[in-house]
Amino acid sequence: MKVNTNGRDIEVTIDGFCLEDTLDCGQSFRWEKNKDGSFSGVAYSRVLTISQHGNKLIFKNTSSDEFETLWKVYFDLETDYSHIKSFLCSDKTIKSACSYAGGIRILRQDSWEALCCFIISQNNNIPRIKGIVSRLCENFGKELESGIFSFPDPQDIFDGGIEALDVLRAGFRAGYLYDAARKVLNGEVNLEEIKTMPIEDARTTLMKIKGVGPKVAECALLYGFYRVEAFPVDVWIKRALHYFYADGFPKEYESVGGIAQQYIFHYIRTCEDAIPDEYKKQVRQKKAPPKVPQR
DNA sequence: ACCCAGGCGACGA
DNA sequence: TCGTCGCATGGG
Repeated sequence: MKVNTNGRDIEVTIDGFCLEDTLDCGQSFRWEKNKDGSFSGVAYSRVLTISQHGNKLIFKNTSSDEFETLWKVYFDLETDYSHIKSFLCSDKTIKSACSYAGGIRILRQDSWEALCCFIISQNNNIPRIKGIVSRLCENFGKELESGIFSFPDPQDIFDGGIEALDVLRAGFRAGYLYDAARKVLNGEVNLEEIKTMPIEDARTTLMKIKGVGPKVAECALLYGFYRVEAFPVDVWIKRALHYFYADGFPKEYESVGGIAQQYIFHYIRTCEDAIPDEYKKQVRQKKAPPKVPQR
């Protein structure tokens, strides 16, 4: 990685990184693509516009200090992914996933934000998750720039009472979000302590929150606590496990299972011919309810 | 119109 | 402990 300062822009030369895949692979819901191909978003209450041209990233309107202390870390630029990938790619499925979109990195997102976003994600689709998260920020966050809002703290979400969350149109998830805010505020769930807990204890603690089950806990740990051994299993990963790993996911990869999971998830969800169409239907878990003729 | 979404809690067997 | 069902809302 090579870093150049150019006025208020920072130019970074880096290989094996894909901005679009990283921001659009279902790990973060706060980045929007602009007409010119750049992306704008907020992390840790800082606003950024960023674009990629070949192996150059351009961080707009930041400072070298902010780049060093925030964005370099957020985008995980100092981790050697080529090393991790050459290890993981001894598996042929992961190898296919990496040749399809191997430029993905795991973002080091804020713990509270990731927890909330993945509470909202349950039984929901990505465009709608983005909408709810966006309304959450607009209504409860602080305005950082005109029309751009921070992610609200637990207090901001708790203060108006649960009825105030109606504006989110989050359905049954509103109560879950409110319970998360309450338990973080009263110390029942201490996010700072979770950062240093053994992962089993971290899981158990997160699951004290109503609406946080195994899957949401794994997502929070992977994306909000950078626990790359966390392995979220949703319907897509279930399909992958059935189709590619009938004998189980290889133990040797467990220490970086979350990273492997991210490549596989993005691959089978967005690559047309990753797995057969019939197989997708076959594994869909919802079955037709027996139609009982009324009257 | 219809199916389903990066699931979970409640409930019954 | 395990399988099933309802849940709110709206994107495609």
